Amino acid sequence: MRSNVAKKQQESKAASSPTSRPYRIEEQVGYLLRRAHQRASAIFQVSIGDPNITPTQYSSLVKLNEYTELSQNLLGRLVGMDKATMQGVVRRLKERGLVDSRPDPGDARRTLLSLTTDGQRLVNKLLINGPAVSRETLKALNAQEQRQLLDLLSRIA
Amino acid sequence: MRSNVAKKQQESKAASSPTSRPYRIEEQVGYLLRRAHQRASAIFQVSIGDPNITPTQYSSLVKLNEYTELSQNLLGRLVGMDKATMQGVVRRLKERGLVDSRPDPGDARRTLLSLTTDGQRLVNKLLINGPAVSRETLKALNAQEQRQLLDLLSRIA
DNA sequence: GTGGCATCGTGCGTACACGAACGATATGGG
DNA sequence: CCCATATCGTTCGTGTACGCACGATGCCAC
Repeated sequence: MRSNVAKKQQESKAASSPTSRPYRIEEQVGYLLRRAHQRASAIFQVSIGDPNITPTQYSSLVKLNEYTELSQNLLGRLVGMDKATMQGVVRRLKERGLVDSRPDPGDARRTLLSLTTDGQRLVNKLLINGPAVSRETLKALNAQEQRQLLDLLSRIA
Repeated sequence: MRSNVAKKQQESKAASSPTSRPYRIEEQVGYLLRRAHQRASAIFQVSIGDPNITPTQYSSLVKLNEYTELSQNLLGRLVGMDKATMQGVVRRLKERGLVDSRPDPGDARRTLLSLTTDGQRLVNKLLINGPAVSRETLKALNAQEQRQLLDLLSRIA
């Protein structure tokens, strides 16, 4: 069976199909995305300026800062989080007094979320460091490569 | 302050300096990496051929298939997982009878891991679908863009 | 208007991810 | 030989991430 795989590779090589390399886990998109995401999260954690704020919490706060008031589900869609995941994120932000909520007067199913004064103050502080986080994460690439990476990522996301 | 930022863009556009845009969370690497990773994981889950195998479990199995026998820590380093994370992954794989372990005769601190027959059979089956997972994840890009993305990712990871 | 279907938020179960602390073992320098 | 230091695996706590099922509410077609 080992030799089976090897043979398959040989065949496609011989047929000069579009460079089908041997299958290496380190060269697969999913694997590379996981590693890159790990490193980006690590950089975020040490550079954003508050060790208790996670990347997902940060994007939620930033979105709430843009929109003033949002339902939990809509916020989840805007930042790309499942509603179950959103639930936990929002609960933690509320526990820390960064986010407030009230029932939507027009739709009893919804909860409207907004930043507290503390939340606003914190976002404004974190937003100062935001660009540095991205810069540090991308520092191995030149300007053109950085733009290209962002473009390619947004196209596969 | 809004106009401040806007002015800066104008300037950099005029001066053709590296285009400092307004700060949008959707344009930050970390955010895009999270979204892209989410989509890649979702594609993996439906395409790899066994809904009970996760991406990290898969890479662990593939590595064990390459090396025959590895300590838990070394496996973790090879697939980019924390030792605490590795612990859980290995435990689940052992519970399912895909991985076996024995104490390292030469170093009592280590546990040597290897695939069981079931594990080997499963990896060989999954490896058939591996390329399709990557292909599907990258399908929005042409061949050159795909290569470029892999290159850029491996350089920031 | 009411009944079927969608949406919203919640709760549960499972799985990564990692820091921190721990005990057992290994190793190198004195 | 022995002690300081490092490595290995485990455990605990916290935080994403998502599928699934649930109850409450909204909405639309009939």
